Amino acid sequence: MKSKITLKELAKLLNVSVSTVSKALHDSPEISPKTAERVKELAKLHNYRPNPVAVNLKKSKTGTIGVVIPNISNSFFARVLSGMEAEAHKHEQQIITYISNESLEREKQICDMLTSGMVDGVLIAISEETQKKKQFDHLFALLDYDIPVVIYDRINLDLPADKIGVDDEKSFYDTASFFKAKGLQKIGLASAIHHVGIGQLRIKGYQKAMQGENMLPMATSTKADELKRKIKDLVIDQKIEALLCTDFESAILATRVAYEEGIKVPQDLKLIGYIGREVAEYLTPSLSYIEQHPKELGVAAIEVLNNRLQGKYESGQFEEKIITTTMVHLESTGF
Amino acid sequence: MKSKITLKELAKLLNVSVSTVSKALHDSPEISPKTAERVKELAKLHNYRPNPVAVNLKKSKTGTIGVVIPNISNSFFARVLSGMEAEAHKHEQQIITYISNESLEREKQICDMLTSGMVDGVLIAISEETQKKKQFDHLFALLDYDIPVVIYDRINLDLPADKIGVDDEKSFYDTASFFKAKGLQKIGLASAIHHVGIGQLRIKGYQKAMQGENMLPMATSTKADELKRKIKDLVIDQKIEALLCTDFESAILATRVAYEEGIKVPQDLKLIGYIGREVAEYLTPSLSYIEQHPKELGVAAIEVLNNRLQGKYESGQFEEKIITTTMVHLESTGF
DNA sequence: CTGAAAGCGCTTACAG
DNA sequence: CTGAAAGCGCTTACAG
Repeated sequence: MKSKITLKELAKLLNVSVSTVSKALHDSPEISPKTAERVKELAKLHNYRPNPVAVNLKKSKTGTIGVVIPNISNSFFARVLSGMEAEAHKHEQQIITYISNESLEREKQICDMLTSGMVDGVLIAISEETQKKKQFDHLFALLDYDIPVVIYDRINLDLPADKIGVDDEKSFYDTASFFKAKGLQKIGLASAIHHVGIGQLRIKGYQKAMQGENMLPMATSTKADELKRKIKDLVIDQKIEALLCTDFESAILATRVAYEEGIKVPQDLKLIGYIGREVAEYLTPSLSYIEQHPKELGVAAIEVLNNRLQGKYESGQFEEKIITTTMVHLESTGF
Repeated sequence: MKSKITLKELAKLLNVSVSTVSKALHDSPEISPKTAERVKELAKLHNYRPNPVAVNLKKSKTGTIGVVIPNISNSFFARVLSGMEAEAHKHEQQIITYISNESLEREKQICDMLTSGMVDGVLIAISEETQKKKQFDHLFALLDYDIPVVIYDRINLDLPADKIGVDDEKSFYDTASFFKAKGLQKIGLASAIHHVGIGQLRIKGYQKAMQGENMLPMATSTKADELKRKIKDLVIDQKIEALLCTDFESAILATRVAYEEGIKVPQDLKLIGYIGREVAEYLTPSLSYIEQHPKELGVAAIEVLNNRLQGKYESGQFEEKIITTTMVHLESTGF
């Protein structure tokens, strides 16, 4: 066991002062080449690593970013995190992960802890419960303490923070329009997340594209069995030709209904959904999906935060970036 | 903006010394009730939070745990992380997440960075590349610096560290035995991870259960198209009655083959695989699976690390915990 | 070119 | 019961 060596110990071994050692290791021009070399050599020999905690205290920053994730089992968020981690790594920043489990209470705890200055900045996707109850005091607390906050993914909220999201509304507007242009008449929508912001935006996009039609064929419910029944209704009774699914659950249920009812996909029913590639490709039939580029979203979120930390944005003015989605057609649409 | 108040400022406002304030806030018996109250009142008023960086420097610890994850898109690891986060939160510890992307190079960088003392301990699932190349110097470096390491999930490696994993071998032994007891004759196995440790263990369990049979029907490949062809061979030509899949990819490919070839599941072919519940339940037909209890694994990993940090284990002696898996029967086995 | 000193924000053994 | 002092491991403006 090597047991970390400190600057002080290094200085003693070299018979110079701590300041000299520190400067030498930072390539300060104040130090003579000769001593600089001596210092570096010994430092390397002992594998000296500056204590990051001490450096952080001195520089009054933490080198650390807090990321609040509502649900890590959702592969979208897992991939967002992966993008964040990769980008943070480039800047030698550490990611501290907090999982809110879509709970307001937990989110409050996390933000409260974060006000102590554990991190330089916070990236957060607001939990469903928080959105529903519209309680944002814990976020304002962060802002009060001058900790920059970047809101990612769930951005249709009126909060004074930088935001980076996905073009939820436009994506479904485009998808529905695309189906119409292909000559499809009865285009339906299924959703298990109609009660949360991103769900509402996707539905809105669909509705705009279908403008003029009344009584749009929509199946919405947060309960699996109810949603399934409603989807069956659309598919069997209303004989829709295409179904847009706002989320993983509704997409999978739709696939399931088609399978159970012997409906041919894509011949008789075209399906597309918001669902991750890893699963979409493997389903039978493989499911066409909206690619949201979660990794890019994660990268962009870190970039925005770092720009903010470096004072590249005016304070009081907030950034809002939108990542453009892509339609990916696999077997379930057959295009 | 409140701008964090410090002990010093608090002391000045109260006309007492910094030491008195600090002690008062820690309920030291040295302080008179009167001043203790005054101090606490003002601290509350100003919402004083001790600077965690300073506290950590003083206590020479970080309150932080490094978690190295090979692939966060794998929902197994996402759920492991979720368990770790929950347990760490109970102990007011922070989780710093690092993603190795199954790369040795990246894993080395991470471990190197970690030797600087960024974290109190490390939880790691060794990357595939590292396992293949059997290079573990970066892990020994961590140990050299006296940073405790707990290896999770991928534990069949000869390293002097605490380990916590899943009973991979036994799970498939039990599953194959179960099928045999049900009177099934031709039981096959498919794997896309036959080259890594956990894959090998699962295969071994299967082989042990099938002892006595020669020429076991096995399909293995890391390439999707090749694996699919081999699975088709087992299903169509060799007419196997049941297939054990060691991983997500092989399980999904098997489902796909059955679908494309018109094989009835579970009537003509029973399928079971290592796959997460969220996906298994939604597949058509829903896929029976081995539940690995990833959350529990995450919780246990943190517990072991904390016991180690608290000196509850003898040094030089290592813990090894195994989480027991469970068979979950859904439509694809029909039991 | 080198070093002593102050300071980042705390905690705690020690003196009074 | 209170406070001065030392120290955690660094960085950096300043004096020499």
